[in-house]
Amino acid sequence: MLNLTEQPITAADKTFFQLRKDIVEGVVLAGSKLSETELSTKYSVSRAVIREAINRLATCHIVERKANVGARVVSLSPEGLVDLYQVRESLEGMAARLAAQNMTDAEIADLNTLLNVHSQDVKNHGSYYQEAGDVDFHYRIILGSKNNHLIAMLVNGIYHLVRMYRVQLGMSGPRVSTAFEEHKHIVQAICNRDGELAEMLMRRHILYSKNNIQRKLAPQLEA
Amino acid sequence: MLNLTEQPITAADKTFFQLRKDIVEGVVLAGSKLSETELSTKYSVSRAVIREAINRLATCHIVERKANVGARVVSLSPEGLVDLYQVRESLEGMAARLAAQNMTDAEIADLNTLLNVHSQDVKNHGSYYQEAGDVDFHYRIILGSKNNHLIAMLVNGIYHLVRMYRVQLGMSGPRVSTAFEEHKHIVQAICNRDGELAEMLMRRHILYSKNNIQRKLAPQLEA
DNA sequence: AAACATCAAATTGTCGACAATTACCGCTAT
DNA sequence: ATAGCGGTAATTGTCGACAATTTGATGTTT
Repeated sequence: MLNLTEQPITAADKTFFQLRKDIVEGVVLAGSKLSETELSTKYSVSRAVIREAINRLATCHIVERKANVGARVVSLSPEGLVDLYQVRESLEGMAARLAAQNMTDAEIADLNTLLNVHSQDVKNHGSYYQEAGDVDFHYRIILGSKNNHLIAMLVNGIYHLVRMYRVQLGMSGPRVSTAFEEHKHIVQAICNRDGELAEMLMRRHILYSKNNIQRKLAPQLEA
Repeated sequence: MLNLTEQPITAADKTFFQLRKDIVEGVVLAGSKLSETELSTKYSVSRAVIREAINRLATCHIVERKANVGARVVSLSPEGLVDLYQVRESLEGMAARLAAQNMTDAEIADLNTLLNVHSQDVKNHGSYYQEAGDVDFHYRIILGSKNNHLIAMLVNGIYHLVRMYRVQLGMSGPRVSTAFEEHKHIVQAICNRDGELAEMLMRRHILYSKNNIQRKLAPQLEA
């Protein structure tokens, strides 16, 4: 576990990655049932590897499994989003604090470089902040915490579910332009080795992000 | 998932619970290799259910699996303990805060009742605080948070690994007598619906607990 | 018409066998 | 003696078939 490069080794690995991708991107619909026989023909593997892939998806909280009944893709709800982002706020805030304490100077320099690249992207593409860039930013801070349990829980725990919410409920809009500025301030705090501030800024950043998605999830409440 | 009563349904359930118990209690040694064929004869089930049980143990961070190589029980180390308890402090602190906010009055009353029972136990058995009682206390607060992701991460995430550290590295000693007082103060804060204080007290409580275990884990550093 | 029992079809759970990969041991060469 | 190299034994990964359970429809009863 904790395969950061996500290099598939076995057939179960490949199927797991592919199925996860399909679910996160909405190719396999949220809330739909996952039939083992159906998937085994679709992905051309035996039911055993499908079962293993589904079990791994269950550990990511992306599918829910009931004994003798089967597995369903989770459905996205406002309550689920709140619960998820509460946990994320706590864990990633902690990651930022630990990162300020444990990242090497070289790693922090790399983080600054990444930020400069994004700055150019924002200028060139008109203040559009790439999803991949944002994920990369958060990944580095998570890894920078150097806490293996924390890393495992986030990277192969809840992070793909977070991505699922973001991909399927839109992360475009006016919000994305401000995210970059927030990232800058977080890195600044980490540079100063100010863990407390880094944690607070990260928590705010995630809170804003939650509010942004929440608006799209329940647009009827805006009126 | 999230079977709180832990009622085994399938053979894989039963094997998972049994194997987890054996590992947590040290019957299966920390750091040892888990041979699939060996376990399948030992527990009288096919390799398929053993594989599923091992996969579930991997999601609890109790075993680590490498492709084409096999699974090993994690080994207990001071670094692992620190990482684990950092995460636990953050998550259970959050649970206490949310519990103060979300538990019903009836649930809080039950929690007080539980505390009174423990108080009697302490008097009768000479200030010995039962492991089971402590676990029960923490369980109730975790469930009281009403955050399903948080509950899942703690209950079938890291909690059994926490128990493994505590069981195998001793939770007896002078520390246990003070734990009950700390529990009382946490419940008091929850009664007052003071989430901030409940979180802070819970974090302290877990920090003390970590220090206590850490002393036993590295006794050579005491001199 | 609604609720319940019964049975058939479909789905999940479990098993043993085979394939692929890794680990171990003895051998050779330097 | 040690490092590198087969080759064999053991272990994990994958598969298809069978058993157990659930689901849904059908028919019966109140």
